[in-house]
Amino acid sequence: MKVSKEQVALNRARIVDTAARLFRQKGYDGIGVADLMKSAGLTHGGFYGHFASKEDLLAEATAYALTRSVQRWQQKAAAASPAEALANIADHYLSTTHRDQPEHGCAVTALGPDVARLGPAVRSALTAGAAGQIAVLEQCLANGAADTDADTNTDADTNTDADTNTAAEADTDTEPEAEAAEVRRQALATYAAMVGAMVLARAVDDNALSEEILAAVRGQMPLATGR
Amino acid sequence: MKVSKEQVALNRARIVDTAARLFRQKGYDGIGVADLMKSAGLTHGGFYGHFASKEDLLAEATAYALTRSVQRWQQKAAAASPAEALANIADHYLSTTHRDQPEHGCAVTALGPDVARLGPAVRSALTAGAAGQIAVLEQCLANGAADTDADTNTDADTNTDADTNTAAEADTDTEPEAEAAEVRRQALATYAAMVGAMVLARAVDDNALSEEILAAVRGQMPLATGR
DNA sequence: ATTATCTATAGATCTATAGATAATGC
DNA sequence: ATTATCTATAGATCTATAGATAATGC
Repeated sequence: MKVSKEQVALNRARIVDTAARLFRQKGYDGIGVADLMKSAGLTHGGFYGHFASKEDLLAEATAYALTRSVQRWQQKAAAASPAEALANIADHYLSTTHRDQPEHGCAVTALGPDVARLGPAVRSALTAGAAGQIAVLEQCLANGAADTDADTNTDADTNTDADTNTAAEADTDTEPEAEAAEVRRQALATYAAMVGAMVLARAVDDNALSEEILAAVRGQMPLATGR
Repeated sequence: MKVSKEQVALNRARIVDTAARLFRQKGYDGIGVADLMKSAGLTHGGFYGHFASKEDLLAEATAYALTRSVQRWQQKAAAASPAEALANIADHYLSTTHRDQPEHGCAVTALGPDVARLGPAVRSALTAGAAGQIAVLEQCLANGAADTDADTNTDADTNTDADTNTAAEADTDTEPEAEAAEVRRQALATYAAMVGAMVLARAVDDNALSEEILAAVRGQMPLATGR
């Protein structure tokens, strides 16, 4: 029972979509090829006509999941001021909804340690996705810093002083290169905190601690004005 | 070939030690009971005299590994000033040595997502270990804040102003409860950043980015004086 | 004629258990 | 006599492949 070229493409896409969901939910070793194909509405043996191996599928599923995550981050970044965009990204990422739905969430957080033990294709896919997420954060921070430089503390808020007086600002206004490096550093550190918070929030067997961790990182997002 | 009670205890301890190493290195599903027992110098079938299940062993191995991690952190905290202790902990945790030797490293980082998908015993062990690590960070930060309160900016360093002028200090000196909450928040956020940095540093297929992430979080440790 | 998917299975591996063995410890 | 460890295996599951089937598309 051969199917049309269009149907083949649809079947393949459904396998990737299903895999992206099930790998994030159950881990790479938590779901087998047979069950995965069954979830996609196909039979076990058909799998190897689409992919060379299970690990190849993970690479593609990781790229797929992270591409969509980065797109959502970019949409948030484009739709608001740098400070608001960062807050939106953080509030969504560091939510209990994201924590409790890994199957629709960040693949870095759900599969990071698994990926670290797998081959180049998988790691490359994760790296590209993480770099994309980092780039969005970096762009927000760079735009936020530019705003601050252009019109120092003319924000509508009352107490920007206490909140924006970070190390970033301590050595700016005179050294644009040092500022860019500090923006980059802050983007990386912020991203690490977000990833770590979600890994911890999911692993911990104590809901109060879990939510406390998420809130702690939300409260440390840069560019935030007084709460 | 029965062995003495002492030998039984030694055998059991060696299984736990071996498991703690191999689970962190290969992941929970990456090593089987048979190979694990072989690594410990015993045979497959003997395993179930010591543990009810593979997952039970993971719980014990996780507790064992994290207890030792917390002890090392406590030693560092006791041996130096709060600021130096934090720097020591961060420099060790965020090193390429730790990144490249997960089998001897933090179990939270190596097994977090695996643990999130397993039962209460395993998650409880990880939670206790993470709470212990967080407590050390919190203690360092509390002591560091107390120092700053007692004698404001009398450190031997030159430019403590720019570096210690964080949000923590903005609302202190008058509200000890708010300060304690801020110390707690900062401990959690710092811990999340450390865990996330290591997960990322290991998963990423780009050594420059990997080291950049580790350095970014090292550069964001609180209480740090000018570098 | 080509080929996407199917059924069936090879070959390996996994957790867990059953029963034999042999040394400890009463 | 007790029991820690051993050998052997049950029963399930895993990835990957071989060959049959049947619909597409030249």
